Amino acid sequence: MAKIIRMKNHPASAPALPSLRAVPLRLSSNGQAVPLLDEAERETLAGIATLARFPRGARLEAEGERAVQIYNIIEGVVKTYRLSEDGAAYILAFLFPGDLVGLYENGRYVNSAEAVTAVVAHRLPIEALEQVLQRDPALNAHFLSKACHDLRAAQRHTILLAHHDARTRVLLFLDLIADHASEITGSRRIVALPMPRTDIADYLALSPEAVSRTLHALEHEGVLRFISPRVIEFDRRDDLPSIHRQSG
Amino acid sequence: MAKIIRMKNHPASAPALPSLRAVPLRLSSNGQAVPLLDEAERETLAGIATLARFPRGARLEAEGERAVQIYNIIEGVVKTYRLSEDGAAYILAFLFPGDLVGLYENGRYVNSAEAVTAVVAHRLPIEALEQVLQRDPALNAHFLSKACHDLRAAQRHTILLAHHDARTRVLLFLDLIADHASEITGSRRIVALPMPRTDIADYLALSPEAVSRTLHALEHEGVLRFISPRVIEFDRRDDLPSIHRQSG
DNA sequence: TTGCCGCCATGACCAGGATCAAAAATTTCG
DNA sequence: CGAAATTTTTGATCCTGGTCATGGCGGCAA
Repeated sequence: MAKIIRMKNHPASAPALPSLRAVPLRLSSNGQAVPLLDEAERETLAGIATLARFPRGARLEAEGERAVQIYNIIEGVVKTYRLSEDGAAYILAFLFPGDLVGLYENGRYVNSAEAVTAVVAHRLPIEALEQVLQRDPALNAHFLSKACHDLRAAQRHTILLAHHDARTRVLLFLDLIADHASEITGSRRIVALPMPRTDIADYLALSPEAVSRTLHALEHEGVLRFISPRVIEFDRRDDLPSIHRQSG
Repeated sequence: MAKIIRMKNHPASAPALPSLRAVPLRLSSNGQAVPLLDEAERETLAGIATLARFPRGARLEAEGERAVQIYNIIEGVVKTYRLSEDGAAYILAFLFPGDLVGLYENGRYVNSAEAVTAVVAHRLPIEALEQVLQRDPALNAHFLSKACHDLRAAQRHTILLAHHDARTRVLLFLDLIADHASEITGSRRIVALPMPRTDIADYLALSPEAVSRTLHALEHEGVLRFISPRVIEFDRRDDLPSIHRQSG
C-alpha cells in the first residue's frame, strides 16, 4: 500500500499504460469524461509506444514540422499554441493526462506544443498507429470520440474568449485547472497554477496585466484567496455560464 | 451538356452521393481540402442515407436533443450555434457541401443547426453509421480525418476572434465565404453573402453595427465594392494572417 | 549578505468596439 | 403597386481592457 502511494508520487518507477479520456459519444451514465480504452486496447497501444520524458519548458513539436509521432500524456501538463507573425503566442489548449498531442494535416504539425510542467508521455509513431487503427475498428472509434471531444472543447474555448468578459474567462479558467489539478483540504479547494501569468493571458486572450487585475479583483470579492501567486484557495462556483461545463 | 448545367442549377433532379471534404492528415499534393471518399465508400454511405431537404431557416437539430442522425450537406449553407442564457446566439461555424452536421456527446446534440439557405443533405442514422464504420476501417479513418479538419477549423476560429481586430475578422470572413460561394466575372470576384448581418456578427463576435461599419470602411479603402447589401465585389487579399489560410 | 533577473502587481491613459437611439434602404406580401 | 416588416446603416456616448511605465517581490548565484 505504501508502495502504491510511492508510485503515484514517483510515476517514473512504473509508467501507466496509454489512456484516452473523453466524454463518450454514446449515452453514458453521467456524461463526464471517462477513460475510453479497455485493458486490451491499452496494451495494443503500449505495443507500439515508447516512453518519453520532457522537462518543464521542453518543446514536444513545432508547427510546420514533419509529423512522425503523436504523444499520449501520462503525467504533467502540456500547452499547444500557434505563433503569430509578430511573435505573439496564441495558446489553444492546456492538455492533461489522457489527452493526445500532435494534431497534424498534410503530414505536418499544425501547432507547437511545450511542456508546462515536467511531462511523461507515450510516443506513438504515426505510421504504426495508423496500421493499428486499420486493424482495430473499436480503437479507431475511440480516437474518433477523442477528436470529437477535443472539437467540442475548442468550440467552448471559442465561445469563452469571444463572448465573455475578463472576469468570466478567469473564473472558467480556474474551473478548468481545478478539474485537473486541485487538492481538497477540508472544505477549501487549493488550486496550484502550473503556468505563469503570461500563459494564462495567452490562453484567455487577455494581457498579463488584466489577468493579474482580475485575479485580485476576485480576491477582493471574496471569490478566492491567494496563498502565493501560483497557489490559490478557490471554491468552485455554480453560477458560471452552462455553456462551459465539462472541458478538456 | 445543357442537361448537365440544368442539373447543376436544380440539384433536386439528381442528388449527389455523400461526400466528405477535408484536408487529409497524410502528406498530399497541395494541402488543400479535397473529397476524401472514393466511389465505393460514397455508395456505402448512400446505402444507409435518406435524402432530406430544408427550406431557409429550418432547424436541423437543437442542442440537448437526442442524437439519432447526422447530416452530410450536398447543397446549401448551414450554421451551427449555441444559445446563451440570455438568448444570444454564438455561431460556431458555417457549413458547406461536404461537411457534416450533428456533433453529439453523451447521446445528445451539442449545438443547434439551422439552414441559412435552402439545403439538401443526406441523413445518416447514427445507429447504422456506427455499424458501417465498424466494418469499414478506411471509412472510419476518413471520418477521423474530417473530425481533425473541423478541430483545426475551430482552432483557427478561436484565434481569429480572440486575437484579431474587427477589420481582419471581416476580411477573413469574406475570404471564407468567397472560398465556397463566389463567381468570378472577368477579373472581379462577386461574392454573395447568404446570411444577414446579425449572423455575420454572431459568427465574428461583433455587433451588427460594427460589421456594417467595417464593411463600409473597407469599401472606402477600395478593398471591396457593394453591389447590394448582400452582394459585393471583392478581390481576395494575400496580406492576411497566414494562421487562417484554409478553412472549413 | 547583496545584487541580479524574471515574474508579478499597480497606476494612468487611451482606443476599439459595444450600446443606445433613430433613420434609411430593401424585401415581403397583400 | 404600395404598405408593413425586416434588414441595414449612421451617429453619439460609454466602458472594458490594452498599452505603457513603474515598482515590488522572491529566488538564485557569488
